[in-house]
Amino acid sequence: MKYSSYFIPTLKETPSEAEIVSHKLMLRAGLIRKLTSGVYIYMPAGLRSIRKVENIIRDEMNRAGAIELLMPSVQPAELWQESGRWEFYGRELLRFKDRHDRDSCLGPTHEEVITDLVRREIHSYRQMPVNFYQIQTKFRDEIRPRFGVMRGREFIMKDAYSFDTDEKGAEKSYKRIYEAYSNIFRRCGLKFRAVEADTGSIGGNFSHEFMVLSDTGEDQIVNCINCDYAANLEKAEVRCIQNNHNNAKDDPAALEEVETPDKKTIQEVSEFLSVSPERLVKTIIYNVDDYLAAVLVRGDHEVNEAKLRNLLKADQLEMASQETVRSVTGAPVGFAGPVGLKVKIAADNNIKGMVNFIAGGNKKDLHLKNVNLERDFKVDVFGDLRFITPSDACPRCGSEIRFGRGIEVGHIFKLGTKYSKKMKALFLDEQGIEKEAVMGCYGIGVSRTVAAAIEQNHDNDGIIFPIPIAPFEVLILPLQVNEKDVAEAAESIYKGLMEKGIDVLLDDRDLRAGFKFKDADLLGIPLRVTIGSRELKNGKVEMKLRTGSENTLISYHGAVETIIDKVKELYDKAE
RNA sequence: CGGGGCGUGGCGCAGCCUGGUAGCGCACCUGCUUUGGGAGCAGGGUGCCGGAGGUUCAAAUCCUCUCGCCCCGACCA
Repeated sequence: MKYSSYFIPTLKETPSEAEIVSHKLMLRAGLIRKLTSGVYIYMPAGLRSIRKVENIIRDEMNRAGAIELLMPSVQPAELWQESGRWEFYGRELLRFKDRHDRDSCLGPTHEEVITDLVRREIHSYRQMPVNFYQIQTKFRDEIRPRFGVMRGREFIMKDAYSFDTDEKGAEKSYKRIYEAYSNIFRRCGLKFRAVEADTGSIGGNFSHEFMVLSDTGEDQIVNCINCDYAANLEKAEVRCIQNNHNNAKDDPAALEEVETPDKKTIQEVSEFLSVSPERLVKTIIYNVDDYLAAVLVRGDHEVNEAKLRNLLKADQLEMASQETVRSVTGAPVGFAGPVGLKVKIAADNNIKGMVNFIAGGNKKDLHLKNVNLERDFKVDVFGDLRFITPSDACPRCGSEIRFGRGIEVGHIFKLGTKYSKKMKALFLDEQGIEKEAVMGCYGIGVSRTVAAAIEQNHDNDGIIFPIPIAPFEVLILPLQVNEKDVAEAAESIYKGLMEKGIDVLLDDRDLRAGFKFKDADLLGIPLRVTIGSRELKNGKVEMKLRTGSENTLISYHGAVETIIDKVKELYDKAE
């Protein structure tokens, strides 16, 4: 490709809308342009990068035995009503009516469509297992799109859906894709980690997220410094160690009321009474489906709603309003406690070991001291209900854990029979018995993967693309395009590389050297070949890696071979 | 959805408080000089000041409404 007849509109200044590095650089390097909030145009060079990622994905998915197809982005409401998600999915699902007044939506994901297809086409164990995938534009009406292509409303996603005859098969399918994903992200040149995760609105019972490690990531992840345990913060299990931080050996003392005027928060109460927050118990009232529940956690801990939702097997879960809290506890927000409460009480495991703790008194400006389990109140259900903290140990091996941030680029789920049951995706097994298909689903954010790669690979001058996903592999930069020798040398190397199938960009623009160098660094093509009259007179051209600073003089004759070798070397390093 | 901020030439911004008929840098066009890290000089074009309504002799500026975008938050008591 010749730059002068291509289209890479670079920007010297950063558009004011961009907040994070990848967003800024993608705009500046002319990879994307915004159309409207959370919706982007993939510009020619950006699209090339996207296509590279897609092709790596295709390659690995095909290798893992998955079959590509392409499903519609417009979907009928009926399918979503059948799965129950027309109600459950919420406002992220963009709904509309067609001219016949039929309810429709833009597909944020395709479980319903694929399950519908499979139930109509697949009837026998002989046709299974199958795994269908597509690379397609999704639309999710995010509450707050941000960070450019990182959290857009419209985005490119690879989604795959596996159908197995039994749990064992599903397990195998899951592992195969897990391996494929590891290969994909490794081949994209990313530093990533697979972590255990919550299943969210997709549903199901087991899942892993593939996280690109980055400080600007939206997700918090936890990993063990010793074993290979790693999890999303939402999912990270807390080891059930009783009696920690607590004087559990103490004998229960007499319950005591204590005035706490206007002291509503844990911090205020603990300061006012001069006790550490871990001697307090926090009581939070929740609206759960069609009932109310109180949740207890230690004062210095925080309720993990994902865990709570799972423990209570709840569909709907939200903190109760101030009015509800008042009617349940008889006190304004800030003074709720378990003693005398008439609602279901769920408590975090850590509560078990606590003796003589402090809790709200269910009366304005009142707390209770020396509250004790069983004697003063009963808990309906115990469980792991809080977020893990840095002082907790690894749930697997007990070693120290570390917190970090990541960008979720892939997510794989074991769905079980959730959709096949509701939508009757049935088949006949060897015995002629009708069974529900066991499903899995697997997503990769394609556009986000490119952004994540930039987030992880850049410097002050611009992007440093890993070669497998760079828009071009080699940039040829002739300095004096009007000097015949230079222009001819550039053209000849350009043609030589093209013939060998190298993706090469020839910057044939008649611009000052500095300008072209700046653009080159901004765009981040991994290998740059500079051709200047000075060195060319000695039969030399220069080769430079975007990652390094040293310019290597190479012989003009044989330059094509030298460059190809270097490209191969870069691929070997990346994979 | 709640709070905050911003919409002025292609991009980044000033002007608005205190109304008087729009400006700077970059980009763009022409010429000359320059030419290995976003050149210099000279000349030039570029705006329904997001939209609608109102106040006024006069509105980018004041008021009302509206649309769009960005940021923060969305209840841990």
